[in-house]
Amino acid sequence: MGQDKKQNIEPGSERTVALDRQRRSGRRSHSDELDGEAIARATRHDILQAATHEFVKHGFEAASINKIAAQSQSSKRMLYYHFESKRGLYQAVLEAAYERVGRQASSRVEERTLSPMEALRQYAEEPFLNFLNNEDFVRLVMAENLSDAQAISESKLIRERNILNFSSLEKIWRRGCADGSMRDDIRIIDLYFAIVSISFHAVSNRATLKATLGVDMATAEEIEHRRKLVGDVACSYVARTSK
Amino acid sequence: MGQDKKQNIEPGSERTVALDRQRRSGRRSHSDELDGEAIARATRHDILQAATHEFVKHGFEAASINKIAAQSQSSKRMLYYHFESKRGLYQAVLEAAYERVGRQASSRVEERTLSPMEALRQYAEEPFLNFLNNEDFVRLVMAENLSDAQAISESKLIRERNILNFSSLEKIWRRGCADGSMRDDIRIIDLYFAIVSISFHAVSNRATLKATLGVDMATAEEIEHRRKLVGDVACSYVARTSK
DNA sequence: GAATTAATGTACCTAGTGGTATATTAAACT
DNA sequence: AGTTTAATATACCACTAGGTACATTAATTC
Repeated sequence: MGQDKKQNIEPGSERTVALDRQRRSGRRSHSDELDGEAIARATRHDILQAATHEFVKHGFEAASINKIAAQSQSSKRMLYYHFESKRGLYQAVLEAAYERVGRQASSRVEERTLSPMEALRQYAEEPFLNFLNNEDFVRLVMAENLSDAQAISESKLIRERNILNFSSLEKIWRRGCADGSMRDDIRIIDLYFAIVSISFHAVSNRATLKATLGVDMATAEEIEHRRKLVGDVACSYVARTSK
Repeated sequence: MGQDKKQNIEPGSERTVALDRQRRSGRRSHSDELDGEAIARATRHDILQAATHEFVKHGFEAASINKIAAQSQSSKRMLYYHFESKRGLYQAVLEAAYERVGRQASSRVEERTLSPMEALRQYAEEPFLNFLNNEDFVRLVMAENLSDAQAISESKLIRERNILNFSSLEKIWRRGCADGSMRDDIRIIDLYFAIVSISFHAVSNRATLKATLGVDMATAEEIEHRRKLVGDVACSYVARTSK
């Protein structure tokens, strides 16, 4: 008998019931309302979901293809059929995560109605909330950094997409300089860097912060507090000093 | 024949020549000047070094015991003899790393001679330089966060040691409040958090920052710039505003 | 209706995994 | 001198890794 464990496909379990319906004995039949493409898409999506879970938890190397296959409604064979290799699957997971957070990050700060300082505060809070709501993404980025961003470097899709829109931050800053509330002797990238660092760190290093300092960043109060902190830091850094 | 590859022990290679001298055909002899304890210590150190390298590169799960043994001057058997298990070895690596960075971080800011603001700037630059000089440590902490700080939570040694000395930061802040240069409506932990976030991020996310934004944080100019940034952010955040 | 093609299941492969059993050497102790 | 003990080498184990060969099913195309 084979070494790979038989997969425990229970019909009607958890996810994608519609998909299961198509799959009587693993093949699709004419009378069903979903066509082949839709099924293939559902299968891909299903595998991607299981893979995301596994890669987020263990990183690329330590993640197990066998476990991903077992946790999906599909099989290892299908995984390779759709994604070619472990690396290919990982790349797809990574790009999907960047897509997701990129879509949410389309910051629509009301630049006109707010004062520059208030607009900056609003801008600064966005990455914070975004990272908080996309912990999977944060963990994938951490894993990428541990492997020197190999996969990201190979992805055109990711390289060409900037998560935060610089131009909007720059506009706010220029307005602030014009009305005298902000310094003009800074680099915007430094401001951006400070905002992102604090926002990212609050999510990425939650575990060690709790283990070493005893601070739990996941409580509602602490989250509110950190959100305010990011804004405070950003605003005080760019504020024109009195003297 | 066994599955484990025969280890290629070349006498007189690279490291610990003194140790190699002891090890003719793998056993120590009476006429040598190092006693058993010293040899054991050297062996432990040698294994720890190879293990650090491997764990930093791959994280706990993906690191290979076989490769660690092969890269050390010792053997897998000795590894288990001295460290009991993969986990035990990892724990030892982690604690050694915390020890190392902790020793360097004994911040001796000249609290008396400097103004509070200047003392704060000097204090803020320390974790930055410390992380920069201990990239291994940073990567181990990242890996720990990815696995929810399992190992750190289990280590008394690490839990009981605070890397940065809070009290010194608090002293500076109190002096600043007293002489009117600093605000008193902040929490020191927020100040600490901002400093550490920016410092850590500059090292931990270097790879993705380069891949996505094209910024190389490793150049001398950029390092100098970031160092100044940490100080600027910390100082402007605590500075009493004029109005 | 025959041939083709996309999609799937089953069994299997080799290499490597963490960990151990057993034997052996030499120093330390009595 | 004989016994014990710390330190080391070799060979091995059961299991899992990523990946593939081959057969099979059903829909599509000619």
